Amino acid sequence: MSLENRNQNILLTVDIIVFSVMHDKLNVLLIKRKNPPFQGEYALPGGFVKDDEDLQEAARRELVEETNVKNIFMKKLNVYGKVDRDPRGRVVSAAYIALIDHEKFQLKATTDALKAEWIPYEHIKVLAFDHKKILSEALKELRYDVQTTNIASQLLPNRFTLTELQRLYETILNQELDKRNFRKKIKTFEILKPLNETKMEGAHRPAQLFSFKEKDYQPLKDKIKVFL
Amino acid sequence: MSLENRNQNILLTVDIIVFSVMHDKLNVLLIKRKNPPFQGEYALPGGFVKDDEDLQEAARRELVEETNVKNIFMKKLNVYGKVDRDPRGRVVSAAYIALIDHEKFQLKATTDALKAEWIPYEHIKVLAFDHKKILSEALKELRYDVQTTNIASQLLPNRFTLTELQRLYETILNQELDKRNFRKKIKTFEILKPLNETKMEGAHRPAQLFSFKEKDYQPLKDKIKVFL
DNA sequence: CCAAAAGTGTTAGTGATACACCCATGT
DNA sequence: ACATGGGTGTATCACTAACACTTTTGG
Repeated sequence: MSLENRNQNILLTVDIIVFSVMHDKLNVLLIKRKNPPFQGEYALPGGFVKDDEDLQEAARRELVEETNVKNIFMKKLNVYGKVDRDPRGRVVSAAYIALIDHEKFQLKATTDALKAEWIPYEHIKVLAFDHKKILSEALKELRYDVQTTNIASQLLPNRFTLTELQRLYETILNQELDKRNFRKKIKTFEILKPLNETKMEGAHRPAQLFSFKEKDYQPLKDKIKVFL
Repeated sequence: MSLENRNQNILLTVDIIVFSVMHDKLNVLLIKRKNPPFQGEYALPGGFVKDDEDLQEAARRELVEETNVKNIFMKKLNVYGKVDRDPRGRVVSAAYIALIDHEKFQLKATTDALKAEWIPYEHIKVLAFDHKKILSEALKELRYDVQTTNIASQLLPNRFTLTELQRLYETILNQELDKRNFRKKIKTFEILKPLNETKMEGAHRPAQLFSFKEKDYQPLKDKIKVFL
C-alpha cells in the first residue's frame, strides 16, 4: 500500500469556532465572506492545512492570519466531510473550538483593524457552508465541557468574583441559576481558590475575588456518573 | 480563494473501530498488517477515502472490503492528524466507531475466510500507527454512550434477557453491577419493552425477554445533568 | 438611612447504594 | 428435594431544588 501513487483530490481545511463571553452574551468570531460562494454571508474563520503542520497548528495559524487572535485555548471538536459541503469541490474540514476571555480580546481589538467580527450567538441565523451545524455542535460541546471540566477558566480574566463566574455559566447555558446552589456546587468542584483581595465597585458590599487553581484543561473528578 | 491551484499533499483515510461483545468479553476487529510499516502488527481496519464518497460511506466500504462486515451501526468518533502519525507521509484519518451484535457476527464469520480477527480488548497492548490511542478514545466514547443513549441495542440480538443486558453493561464498563439496582436504573431509562416470551434454558426459572423500543441511536432524556 | 449587590442555611424531595430472600424450572 | 439462575423491596445516605434574610459598602 504505497502512498505516492494515490490519486486523491480531497482538500483538508480547519475551521475554528472562537467563543467569548462579553456583556452577558455568548459571542462567536466570524468573517464576512468577500467572494462566492456564500458571498456576503458570515463564515467561521479557517483555511487550508499545510503539509507539514499539525491540525491544531493550522488552526492557530489561520486564526492569527484572519483575526490576529493569538495564544488562546483550543480543543479539537470534530471532522466534517460530506461530499457536497463545499460547492467548489471536495473539502474536508477539521473543526476546533477556541476560547478567549473578553479582556484579552479587547486588547487585541484596539491594535488592529480586523476582518473578523464578534457576533452574538443568538443573532446567528445562517452561516456559509455547513458552518451553522458545526457551530451548533460546538456550543453543545462547550455547554458540556463547562459543566464537567475547568474550561471556564479560559473565558474569564485571572481574577473574578463568584457572581461573574455565575453570569458566565448562565450565559453559556442560557439559563438562570440559583445563587446559593451555584456557590455550593462550584465549591464541590474544587477548582477555585480565594484570593486575599476583594473587588470594590459601586455602593455595595465588596466581593471576594477568586482565581482558578489550574489554568490547564482538566476534567472534574467524579462528575457524570450513571452506573458508576 | 480558488480550489484548483491548491497544492496540498495530504491524504485522507478512515479507520474503523468495530466493537462486539462475545462470551462476556469486549472484542475489537483488527487486521494483521502484511507490509511495512508495522509489518506483523495489528491495526484498525480502514483505508483511503474516495473523492466522491462521504466519510461514513468510505468507512462502510472499507469495512466490507477488509472484513466482509456489512450494514452495521456507525458513529463518527474524531479526526487524527498529527504530522508524523504515518511514517510514509502525511495522512489524516477520520475515525468511526462501529458496533455489531455477536449473533450477526457469527453468521458472517462462517461465510468467508476473513483477514480480520476479533481480539479481546484486554489483550491489545500495541497497535500500528496511533491506533492504540484511537482505540482508547473509542472505548471511552462507547462507555459514555452506553450510559447516556440506547446504543446498547446495537450490540444485542433483538430479544434478550435483563441478565444478558446487564452482562453487556458490565463487560463494556469493566465493572460488576448490582442486579436489583441495575434493573431499577434501566427501567428509568424507558428504552426497553417486555415481550410476551420467555427464555427457557437450563434448570431454572425462565427469563422474561425484552427488546429495545427504538433501534435508532437516541440520547436518554434527562440524563447527565450537573447544573440543570 | 437608603440602595445595591454580596453572602449565607435549612428543609423537603429525589435518586443512589447496599443488601437477602423467594420463585419457577429441570433433573 | 435440590441446584440454578430469575426476580423483587427496603432502609440509609447523599445530592438536588427551592426558597429569604442579613451584611457591607457608597452616597
